[in-house]
Amino acid sequence: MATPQVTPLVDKREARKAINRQAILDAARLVFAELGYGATNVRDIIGRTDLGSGTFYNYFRSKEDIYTAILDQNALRLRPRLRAERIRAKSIEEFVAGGFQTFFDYVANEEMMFRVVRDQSRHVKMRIQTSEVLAGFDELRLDIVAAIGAGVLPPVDPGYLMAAIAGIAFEVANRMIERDPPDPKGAAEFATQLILGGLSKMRGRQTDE
Amino acid sequence: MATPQVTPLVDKREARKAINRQAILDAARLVFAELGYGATNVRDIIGRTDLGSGTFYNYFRSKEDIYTAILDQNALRLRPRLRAERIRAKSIEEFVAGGFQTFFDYVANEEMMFRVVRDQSRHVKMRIQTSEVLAGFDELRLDIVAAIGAGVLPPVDPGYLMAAIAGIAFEVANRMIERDPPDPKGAAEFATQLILGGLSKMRGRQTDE
Amino acid sequence: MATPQVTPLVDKREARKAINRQAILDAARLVFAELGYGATNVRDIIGRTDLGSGTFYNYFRSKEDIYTAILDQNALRLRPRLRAERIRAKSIEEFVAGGFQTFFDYVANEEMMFRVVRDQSRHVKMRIQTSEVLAGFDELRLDIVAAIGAGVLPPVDPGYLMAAIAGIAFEVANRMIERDPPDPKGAAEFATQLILGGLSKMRGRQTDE
Amino acid sequence: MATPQVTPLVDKREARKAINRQAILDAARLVFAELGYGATNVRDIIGRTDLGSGTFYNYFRSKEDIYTAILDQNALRLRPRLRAERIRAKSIEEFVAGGFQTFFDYVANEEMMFRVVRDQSRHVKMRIQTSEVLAGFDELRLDIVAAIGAGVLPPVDPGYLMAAIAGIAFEVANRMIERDPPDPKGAAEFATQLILGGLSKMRGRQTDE
DNA sequence: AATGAATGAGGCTTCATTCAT
DNA sequence: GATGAATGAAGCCTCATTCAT
Repeated sequence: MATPQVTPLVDKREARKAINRQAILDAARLVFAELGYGATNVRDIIGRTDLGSGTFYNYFRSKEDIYTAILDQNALRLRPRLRAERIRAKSIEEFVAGGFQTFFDYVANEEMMFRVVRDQSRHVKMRIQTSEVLAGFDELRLDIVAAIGAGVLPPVDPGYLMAAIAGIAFEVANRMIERDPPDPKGAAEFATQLILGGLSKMRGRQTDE
Repeated sequence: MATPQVTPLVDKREARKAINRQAILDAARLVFAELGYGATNVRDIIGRTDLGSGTFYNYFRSKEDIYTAILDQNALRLRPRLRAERIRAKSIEEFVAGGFQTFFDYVANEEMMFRVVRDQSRHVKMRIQTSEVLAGFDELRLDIVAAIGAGVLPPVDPGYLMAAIAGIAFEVANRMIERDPPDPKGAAEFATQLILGGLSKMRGRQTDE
Repeated sequence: MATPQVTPLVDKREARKAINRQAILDAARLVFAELGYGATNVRDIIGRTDLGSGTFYNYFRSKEDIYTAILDQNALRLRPRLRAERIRAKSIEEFVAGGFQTFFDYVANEEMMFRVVRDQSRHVKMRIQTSEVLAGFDELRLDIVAAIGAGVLPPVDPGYLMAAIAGIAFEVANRMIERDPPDPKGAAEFATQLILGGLSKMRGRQTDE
Repeated sequence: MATPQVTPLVDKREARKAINRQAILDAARLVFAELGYGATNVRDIIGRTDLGSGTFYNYFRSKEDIYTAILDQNALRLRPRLRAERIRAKSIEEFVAGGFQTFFDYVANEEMMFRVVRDQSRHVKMRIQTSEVLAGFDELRLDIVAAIGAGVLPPVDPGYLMAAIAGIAFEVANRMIERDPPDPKGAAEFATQLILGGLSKMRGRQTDE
């Protein structure tokens, strides 16, 4: 009687809260992926849950709130992994290959979240970049700057290189998840060779001058 | 001199119609670029015009209609130019460089339309791809297939190469127009070298084996 | 030179006006019959004409104007005929039979205008009574009063008898035009017998007391 | 006493819902009766209520929805009563008299709903028949067919007889509620005698031949 | 904390009518 | 007189959010 309930009451509540929050998040993920932000309404979301509509606002401040929460979640999970990969890298090859491999693996596993989203118009597709995603972009740029400083990378334009890497990553990932089955290894190899080959040429040019 | 005003009445009306249509399109372009699709309402658009609200619907069937009309317009202008550039190309260098140059020039001139658009949430950015844009993507892919068949390009994965080119184009363009002044020539050179370098490596790999 | 154009110029215009007016009326008849007042818009009407939308207002003041014009037209055509029939009647049998026969014949010929009209809701049907129609009703009532005074009809409630006759007329007509082919003679016989039989009973009752 | 408030919470809510729904229905009844379908707008309805405009759509899907709901309600109330009356009838007199009496009583009590409705044009009146009403018509027709088969009614045209009865009912009811006070008994007697007399004549004719 | 009905601002769109040509 | 684009008032409805229970 005494020992068992040290925290259980609170725990139970906390557990329930966590479960509910996750249930809402999962439902929202699905609906946003299906309909896009504009066409999704919170009743769609809460409807895929066994919760009441009012409950939504116990967990999220607004529709927008949960939207960015979901998007950020990806960036927040990915960024540390990508970061770690780049820091671990001992050569330019590892720097590039490691990042792409991590990214494509993640996308292949969570492909639902990356499928290009259909807007309410049903004719328009879009790709979304939250501030977290953008922060991840800048993180990459800074690492590029550092790598250039360390001589690991040739002195290319860091902003453009970052953009190129990100563009390739997202766009090739898009193609990848449309294939059956998705082939993250193949995609990573392709992207890596492209970037490495490109950089080697640039290095050449630099050295020539 | 003699048979002057055969159709002036009609012409005047037609002219007025064309002017009004363009005025609405221009206004919409501005507002969509500022606010994004979700946050824009028809009154915002028509408000930047000296027309009445109902007039909007004499020219466009719906808010969505004008939206995709605007987006498609870019693709419809760009696609033929890119196509021509690629067809004219006599070497792999021209194939790649010509396309990028055309694209970055266009974006630099019409940068308003390419500025990443803030969604109604004001925190989320997105890039939109209408069916026209997607058709342009596929056109590129087919040209790549043809170029591979002709031996101009090494036997890489055409879908991935198309994706990589498109990804680089859009993402680097995004960086480019944030610079002051935008430097389409620099961006094109960067993108071209990257792709050409990458392809040369791949060709190497292919020939080696 | 002199004689030929006595009135032709004016006549031509007048003729054209009459033709246009009739064309609009005919188109409106069709559309109102198909869609009902609420769901019909003047572009639907003018669209079935080779005239421009603005021209509509050269002939009718408003949508409502043409609507009642059409409805009244029936009453205005029918009322004199019914009136004449009743005046000519030399017996109660002729009084009743003549009216019904005239009415059902008219409806059979102009059935389009009497088909019960579907409202915009597409689920609701309605029957319309303009002031002209209502005036026709009252005319009948007054004739009944007169007939009672003259001893041709038994002293029944004139308002109710009028209502009964009108109700039978419209409702049976409705059934009639749904049959293929419509049988105005049969309908008239049925209605006549019903009313005559009923009146004879009432006469009996009246005489008994 | 012991297990009192098992579901009070739910009950209270349900009660409130029922009250609100009825309030909206009542308001709508009034406004539709006054203005007709076309001229009525949802704000007119909700305005006669202490509810918010959006609340309307928690109870009815659309303006049309509530409209037919109201109309059907009459038919749904009346039809079983009329049906029962006819089934209970042991003679042709009861068959006819019972139905009319029930109908005119109902109309006298709910006269508001039967007042011929003024259309948005303010000059046009109409009478509405939803599918429920029409179903009631057909029910009557089938009972007539059965009664003919059982020899209770002479072999007249069932469709026309039904139409005649319905026409008389609605049209005489219309006159009735314009009188002060309405006299359902008198109206029922009039209609009954008319139909019975008419049928007796028809029976005669039929038997004669 | 959970519920779900209530809210009302605001959006998109229609359409009868006007008016310049 | 004919035209048809322009007009803008007004309608229906959606939906994120609040709140009483």
